[in-house]
Amino acid sequence: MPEAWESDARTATARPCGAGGCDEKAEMSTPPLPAPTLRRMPAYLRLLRAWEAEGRDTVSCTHLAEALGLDPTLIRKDLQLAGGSGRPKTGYRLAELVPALEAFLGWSHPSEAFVIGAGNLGLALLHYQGFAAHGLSIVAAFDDDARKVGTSSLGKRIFPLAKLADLGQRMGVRLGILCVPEAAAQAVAETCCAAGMRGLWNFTGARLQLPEGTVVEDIDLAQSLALLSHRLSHRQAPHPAASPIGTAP
Amino acid sequence: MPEAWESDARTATARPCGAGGCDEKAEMSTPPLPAPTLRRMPAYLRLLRAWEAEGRDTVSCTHLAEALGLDPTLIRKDLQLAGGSGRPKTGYRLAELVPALEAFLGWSHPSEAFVIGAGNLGLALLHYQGFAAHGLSIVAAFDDDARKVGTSSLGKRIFPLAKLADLGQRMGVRLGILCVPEAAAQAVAETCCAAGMRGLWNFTGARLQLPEGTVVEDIDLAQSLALLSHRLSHRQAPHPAASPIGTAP
DNA sequence: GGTTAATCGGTAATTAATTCTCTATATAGG
DNA sequence: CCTATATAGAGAATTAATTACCGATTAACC
Ligand SMILES: NC(=O)c1ccc[n+]([C@@H]2O[C@H](COP(=O)([O-])OP(=O)(O)OC[C@H]3O[C@@H](n4cnc5c(N)ncnc54)[C@H](O)[C@@H]3O)[C@@H](O)[C@H]2O)c1
Ligand SMILES: NC(=O)c1ccc[n+]([C@@H]2O[C@H](COP(=O)([O-])OP(=O)(O)OC[C@H]3O[C@@H](n4cnc5c(N)ncnc54)[C@H](O)[C@@H]3O)[C@@H](O)[C@H]2O)c1
Repeated sequence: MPEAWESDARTATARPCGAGGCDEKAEMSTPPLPAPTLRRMPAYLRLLRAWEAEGRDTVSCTHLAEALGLDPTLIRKDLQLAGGSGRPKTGYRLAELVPALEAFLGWSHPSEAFVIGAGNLGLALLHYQGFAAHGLSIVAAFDDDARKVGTSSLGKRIFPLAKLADLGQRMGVRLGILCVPEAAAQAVAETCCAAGMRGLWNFTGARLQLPEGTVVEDIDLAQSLALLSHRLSHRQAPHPAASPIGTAP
Repeated sequence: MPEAWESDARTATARPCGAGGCDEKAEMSTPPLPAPTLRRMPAYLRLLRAWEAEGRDTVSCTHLAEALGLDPTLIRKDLQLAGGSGRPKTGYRLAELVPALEAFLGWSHPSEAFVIGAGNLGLALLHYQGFAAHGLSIVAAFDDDARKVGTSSLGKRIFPLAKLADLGQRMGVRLGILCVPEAAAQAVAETCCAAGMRGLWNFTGARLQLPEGTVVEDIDLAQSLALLSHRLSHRQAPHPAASPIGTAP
């Protein structure tokens, strides 16, 4: 019964501060909440939404745990950190838990984002319909290749890179999705920051060095591939525990 | 100086067995080596290759640690697990460390893979030139939409899904890259297994249930997005430690 | 209404992962 | 040839994360 909960990403910021349960008590430096917890959230939310759509109105950690192949206690702790609250015997009310998780993740209303680099990957992301469910709305793409520019494909527009700063500031877009070649990544990232963006989703392999306060999340397929190919060639289990069940993320 | 080393993926298998240092001692159930270690490997390898290309012939953990913003002892342990061996004062010989890491990851000679689902994402992966450096060679794509089939774009062919089993077995392809809609994922995954594939790189959000021994690696953008958007909306640091430097993955 | 069964919420124990400390060694410089 | 030094390597200590445990609470059932 194998399963693990790991992830190909690096997040970086500067100012520790209010966490999930950052309530009134105004405690200095709330403990930065564990990344593994955050990574499990989408799986919970996904399942909860599906069950809510089916008409259920409460759910227990036990049910979630069974469906996801995780430990119930782990889920309970996660939901607590996310601000959820349940009642004995019945569990959590979906009608309050789902919005709580969405708010916790910042998915209550979609963030607008720009894609930078309208190549293979950039266009795939630009055209992907599934981000709406994850609080993301890609509003435009940018590229420095004149041949890519202007092409309005599937209703999304591709602008010249030079317009990034202007449009970014005018539209108040705070999230940039980097899909440029790796060599250009650092420079483009700096442009994004200068344009007022506070978060970068970095699909290039580059390690970015940016001003404090900028949140960077790297998607590194090489990391994932390392696990896959190592285990494929060594025929090895990841953990002596856990199991893949249910649906999720 | 923030940085973290986490990742959006789940790996699953069945038979624990020989790990990296699975040498002669034939110990029952070698400890399955830590996923975090595996995930750091590509970063090491990348940097080592670059330095080797620059003409360096030895490297120390200290150098790597500086370039990557990690702890030197951590790197030392990782390299040990990967089968590397160094010498005091000089460090590791690139000429032996690089091949050792490649062998460890199973990247010594490329694995052939099929992409299933020639949509936005599937085609982006199919056309990506960068996988060669990571021991991966995508040789063809499959789709059940007749309009996608046959199109030989950039020299890669797209076959009807029905040919998957036949071609997979004839070519001995052991790796499948799932880029179909989530609803189709489980069925397609089973087809892949039936076609003799032992590893699946799963880009759909689905949680797959497959026969023991199949290695599954999930790429779940929602997980990564959760970290990004939560931290963006709560302006929070991931750890009170670490820093992004160097180049990597 | 009392009883039972299921669940949350908090605390403690376990386990995994990272960081620290120390020793031995091989190399470079004198 | 000898010394000073940077480094690997092994193990201990720390830290983070997961899992186990225990009481309190609430709904359902008799
Ligand atoms: N395609 C994949 O499957 C895949 C997989 C893993 C990682 N990546 C990474 O994603 C990035 C993009 O990959 P891709 O396959 O889409 O490459 P691509 O070459 O298809 O696209 C890159 C795009 O960026 C544009 N560009 C180049 N320099 C630019 C600049 N300075 N400013 C703005 N735009 C610029 C190019 O015109 C091009 O349209 C790369 O870093 C790659 O390593 C891609
Ligand atoms: N595109 C992205 O940026 C992105 C991002 C995150 C996740 N994903 C996931 O990747 C998967 C593919 O996304 P996409 O944007 O490429 O979708 P898409 O609709 O563009 O492509 C899906 C392709 O799969 C084919 N297909 C459908 N059913 C099939 C079946 N049973 N057998 C074989 N082929 C079949 C379709 O014909 C289509 O060509 C989805 O699960 C999606 O959630 C995509």
